[in-house]
Amino acid sequence: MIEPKADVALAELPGYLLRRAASVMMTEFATRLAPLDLRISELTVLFVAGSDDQLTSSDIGQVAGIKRANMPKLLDPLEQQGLIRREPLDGRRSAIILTDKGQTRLNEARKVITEFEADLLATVPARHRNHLVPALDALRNYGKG
Amino acid sequence: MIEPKADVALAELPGYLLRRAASVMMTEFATRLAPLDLRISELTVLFVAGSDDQLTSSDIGQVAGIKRANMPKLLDPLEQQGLIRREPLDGRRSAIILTDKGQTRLNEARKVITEFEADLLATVPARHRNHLVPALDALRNYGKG
DNA sequence: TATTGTTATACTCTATAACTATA
DNA sequence: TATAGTTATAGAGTATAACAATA
Repeated sequence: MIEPKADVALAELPGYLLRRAASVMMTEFATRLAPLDLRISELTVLFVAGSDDQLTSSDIGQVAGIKRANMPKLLDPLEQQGLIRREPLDGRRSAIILTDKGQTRLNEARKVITEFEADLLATVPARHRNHLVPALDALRNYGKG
Repeated sequence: MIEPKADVALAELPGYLLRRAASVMMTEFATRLAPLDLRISELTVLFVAGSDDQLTSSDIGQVAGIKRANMPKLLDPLEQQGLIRREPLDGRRSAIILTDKGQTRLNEARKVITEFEADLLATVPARHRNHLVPALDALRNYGKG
């Protein structure tokens, strides 16, 4: 086992810790999501699409922080699986609508989310727990202030 | 501008916020690092290597959370740039040692790190600030408990 | 027999540029 | 003329499997 002063130094850098924590979290979450045949980014799209049946691809991307050029690669497999459908709003835009199958899948995913988020929060010592969401929320808007 | 309830819901999920915050942070940090011709993962390697001149490739990977199979792709460009050198310890292992040029580059990077981390922390409201590092530190060890 | 370094490969997420067709 | 959707492409990080050389 290695016990270098370097790790101590790295462990003091919020940016480094943020990166590592996110990496660990995503690996675990992706594993839990795998049985539902959903990747994290696909679930994000499904999640947002499920909140409003009038959202276009660009709308969803804007909400989820996904560039619209990356949306087709997420939407196409979801459509092929029959989880969403594209409903034309005019000759150019389409609403992304969850099918019944998509709703069911999202409901299943919500269970995974709920349990995972609870486990995640439980990992944080109680005295720091309530500070996590507001701190991350501030960081996520870094540079948009 | 879109103001959906979906964003509210997403914004309540610590896992989602963690992912977004890390993504925003890494984009900004990578931008600040670009003038030094270093990627984030390369700097991490340089940072760890600079803390101990007896560390092997595997050691550095272990400390930095990088699989050893991914180390050559990081070390080779650093060696080609003359920032590190491989010094054989035995017929199999090599110590990863910073060259003078590597030390200089790391020192330059440390300035960027210091300023960036300060800016990052300043983004977090004061009442939550001191909770960020311990919370992230706990999350980073998620699943290793 | 186990470990180190390496190669090959693939997947996920993210990014930019440019095209098309429509508004 | 500007916008929505798309295509193509690339980069960065991370993962597994397997191999040769060495411990």
